Amino acid sequence: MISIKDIAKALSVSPSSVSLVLTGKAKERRISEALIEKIIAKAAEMGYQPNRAAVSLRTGKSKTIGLIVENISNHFFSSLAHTIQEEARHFHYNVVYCSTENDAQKGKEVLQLLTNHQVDGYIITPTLGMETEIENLVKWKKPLVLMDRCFPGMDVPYVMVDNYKGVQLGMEYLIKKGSCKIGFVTVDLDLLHMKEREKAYIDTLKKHDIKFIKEKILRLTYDVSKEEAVKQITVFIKNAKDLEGVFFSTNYLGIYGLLSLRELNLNIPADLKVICFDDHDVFELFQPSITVIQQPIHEIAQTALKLLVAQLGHTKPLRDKQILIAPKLIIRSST
Amino acid sequence: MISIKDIAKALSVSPSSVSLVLTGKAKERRISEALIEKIIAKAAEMGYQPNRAAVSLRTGKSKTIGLIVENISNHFFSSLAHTIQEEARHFHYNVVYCSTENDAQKGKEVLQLLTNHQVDGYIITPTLGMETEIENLVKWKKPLVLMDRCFPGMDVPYVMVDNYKGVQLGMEYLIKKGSCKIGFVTVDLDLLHMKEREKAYIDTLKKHDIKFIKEKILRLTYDVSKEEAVKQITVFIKNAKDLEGVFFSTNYLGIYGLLSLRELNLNIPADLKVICFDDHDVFELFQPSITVIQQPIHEIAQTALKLLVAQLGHTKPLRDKQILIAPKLIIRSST
DNA sequence: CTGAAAGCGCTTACAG
DNA sequence: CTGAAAGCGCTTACAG
Repeated sequence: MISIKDIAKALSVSPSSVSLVLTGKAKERRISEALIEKIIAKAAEMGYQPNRAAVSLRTGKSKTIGLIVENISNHFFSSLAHTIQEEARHFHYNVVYCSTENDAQKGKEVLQLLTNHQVDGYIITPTLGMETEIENLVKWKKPLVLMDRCFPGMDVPYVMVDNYKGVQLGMEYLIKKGSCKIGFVTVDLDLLHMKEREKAYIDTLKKHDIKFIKEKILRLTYDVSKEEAVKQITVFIKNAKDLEGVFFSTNYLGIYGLLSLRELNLNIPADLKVICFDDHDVFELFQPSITVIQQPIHEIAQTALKLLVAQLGHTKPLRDKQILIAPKLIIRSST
Repeated sequence: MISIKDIAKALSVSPSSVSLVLTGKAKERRISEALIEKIIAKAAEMGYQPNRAAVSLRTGKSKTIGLIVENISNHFFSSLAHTIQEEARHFHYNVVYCSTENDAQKGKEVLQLLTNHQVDGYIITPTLGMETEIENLVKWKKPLVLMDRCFPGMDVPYVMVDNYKGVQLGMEYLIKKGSCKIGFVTVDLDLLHMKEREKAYIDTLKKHDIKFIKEKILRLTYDVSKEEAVKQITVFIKNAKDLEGVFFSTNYLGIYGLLSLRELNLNIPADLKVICFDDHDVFELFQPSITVIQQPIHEIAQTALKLLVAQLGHTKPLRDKQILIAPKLIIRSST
């Protein structure tokens, strides 16, 4: 690897001049046009590339953003990651990502890892149990944005879809279509965004004077296996024989649900209407195609980066730091 | 951030001793048990975390692996990335990933980026046009593994599925099931793994004395839009009216294909048998479910990391450095 | 058994 | 307009 010193030596000038030119501070230090050109040409010729470790050590800035998601192999998160990385490139930032698998221990570990790597800012999909760590980042004034979920009452910038609104949208639609007996299949996680989805389900029923029966909610554990989930959903739907509609609160639950529905051999939407939170290729292709509440992934990712870049001082601060993105009801054939 | 110096000062010992203890070299330098314990306790108490930039600058090792994939938002690659990251954790390595979008220019850029970041090793899904850059890495003796594809005649470690075998497997099965007139939908990319798939298609036909008609191959451009692809596939299948089977050479082409087939309202597998290279959730759920050639993602990722870690000197070198993973025929209802 | 010193490659205040 | 020097936090030969 060729260094600033090498260029300086080759040109018989001081390393400082080379550094100044290469970091674009030549003008304000009034270095001669001639020297500037000579240095730039030589650097290109020798194929100079700055050693980021050295820059990082010296400046305290790594030009790296740390991204923590739940699971990078999940389509929702990998799409977010992809967009964030694309957007970050415009600002010459790199992205280092980690997955938590929704495990607090692992979440803390990867956060520590990113901190060790001196990332300049964080975009985090937090797990339950990371509250203290997140608050510490705030205390140390680290640029930070929460994504997809947040903690109640914590004053941190965040972007997420309006979960309440999303479920409300879907429920209103089901009800408009004539369903009253609607089941809700969700995951047993104590995270705000899941609570919001459930709350919207209950509230919308109440708003329409439909009595809420708690047996109409199925809560699966987060780590349930595919087989077990399919079994439980099948039993749930079979037991609630008079069900007219079912709402799946996440896309992977929806996919499990489709497997169950296939086993039950139900006629959709005639026997049972189906709607799912969060879109997926499967839902478009399934017969009948499935109505969903779509999260604008691109917009979420872009907004997260926008909030972060503002904190990093590259753009003006945004007026709102806690942003709810409007979900979209995509009507297909299952409702 | 608290540094080695801070610990040294707090304990009134020299920074060298602290460093020696914290990097586990205390024993060989025969530092007293008492001091070792004192230092370890203090470091924990003060919450010491090494500055990776400094370590990296000093040692030339960043404990980071650079991963370049085609597109992180694609399920195949994000699953690979996830497994690689998990495995890398065991060796205390981090992963920085980038997407090329199959664009050579971008591929070179992200490679440069990773090099600037002083990554210790590379796992790369190369694009066409990155040959020189890859060869340079080899010349500089950088730990390197190619993944999912490789360049003919280049002496570099790689892992990929046996593409030829995969298509052969599928074709043999279609033929066994009585199809002779089989179409092949592929992407117009000059990459070895795609060539292999096409070659296997032609060879298997020949082997069974089925005459190969070049109109039975549809080559879509890599950057074709979803709508355009669906249209072209629809026309292709309609024009080849006597088609008994169709082989999609990648999973996204298969998904486009399903949309076409739905438009055409064909009876699968009675009118047309369908098989696809590379699995996807959609194929399991589609009615009828789609027979596929599955790539063992986990095994590919694990092997890639194994090859890399060996080069990084943490494990013994493997006997074979160019590894083909056996694909699996998953028989479902579409054939 | 322990410490002082050099140096990784860079940036930046300071001096001239 | 340009250069010499210090220092970011760490590791490691060297000295004692």
